[in-house]
This record gives sequence, structure tokens and C-alpha cells, in this order.
Amino acid sequence: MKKLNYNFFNRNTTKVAKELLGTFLVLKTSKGKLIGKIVETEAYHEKDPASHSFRGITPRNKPMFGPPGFAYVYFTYGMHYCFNVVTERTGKAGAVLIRAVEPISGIPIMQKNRKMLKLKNLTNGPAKLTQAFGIDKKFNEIDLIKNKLNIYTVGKINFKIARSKRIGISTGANALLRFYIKDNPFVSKP
DNA sequence: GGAACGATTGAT
DNA sequence: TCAATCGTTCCT
Repeated sequence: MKKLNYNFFNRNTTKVAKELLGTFLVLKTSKGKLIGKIVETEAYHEKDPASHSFRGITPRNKPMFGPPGFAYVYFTYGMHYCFNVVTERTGKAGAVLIRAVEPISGIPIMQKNRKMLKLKNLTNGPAKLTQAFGIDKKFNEIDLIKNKLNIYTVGKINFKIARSKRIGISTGANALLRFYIKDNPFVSKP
């Protein structure tokens, strides 16, 4: 297990989105470690009409323009948080939305956070995994290399990557910037 | 100052 | 298919 570093994130957003598949999101909590294998991502570029960064920098999307390897957590629909990893060099916006993970460790804690027992529904959506991990606005703009929330790789690929249109957006909807592990049951929408 | 809307989810 | 629910952004 090797922790992903700044160099990994300081690259083209689409490339990072693809290579994040099969890596492990790890959060150290006082009650134990939460681990989820990333099985679904979406890429959001600076000039992408679907991206928050499209109309330039604002107080909310500021982290997207910041250094790579940091978190961008935003609140949406009045009740949900979504977790992104910032990509590209400082000054250029870019982020990868983590849309789904496969529960690996700390499952009882995730079940408690989600108030739900069914493994399949625990983390198979962007706002579901943040709820399972307890990720909220306190995690916005934190350094994912130096804090309790990290991403690790084992360097092995034993799955096929599928590609599709992104979900839940209206403008720029035809771009194939969603990536997921083929046949993985924890992908939000296969 | 006001209004429209959203990178969603869960229940009906 | 639809309500829940509120911060952000854009318009006046």
C-alpha cells in the first residue's frame, strides 16, 4: 500500500479520474479505520460547462483552483455533501468527483453513519459515501496527503474500466467523463 | 434583497 | 415520480 502523492494529482484530470479506480480511500477515526475501494469517478475540467469552475473562481469553488491533492467538498440539494479530489497545477481548476466506493473495512461504522445495514446501498453514490465516511464541510480544502483522510494504491489492476456520460448534469452532458469498474456491484448506475 | 436551482437520495 | 431542504449564484 502506497499513499498517493502530489505528483499523482498534479496531472490531467481525466487521467487522474481513470487511475483513481481501484485505489483505496482511507479515513482514520477514533473508532477505527474506514476503507473504501474507489469504483466510480467523474472528471470535471476548468472550462467544462458542467463544472463548478466554468464561470470562474467563486468562494465555493476556490479549492478547485488550489493545489492538487486537496479535498473539495460541497453541499448540494440542501442536504447532501459530495467529495472531490483536486487535480491540475495550482491556478488551474480541476477535480475528480468520487461517485462510489466498495466498503472494505469499518463497515459497522459506515452502517451506523448511514442508518442502513444493506451493504450494497452503503456507499454506491456520491452523497452516500460521504455520509458513510462522515465527510462534511469540515473536510473541505484539507490536504489529502497530510491529514487523516488519504488515498492509497496497491498498484495492481485486475478489472476492466468502463466509460460513460456523467450523471445528474444538464449542460455538457454528452462528454464521456465518467469512469467505473466494469461489473462491480457497488457502482451507482451500471 | 430576492429567486431559481442543484455533480442526490429515499420513499411512494 | 416526487418531495425534502438550503447554500450559492445570478438577477434586479
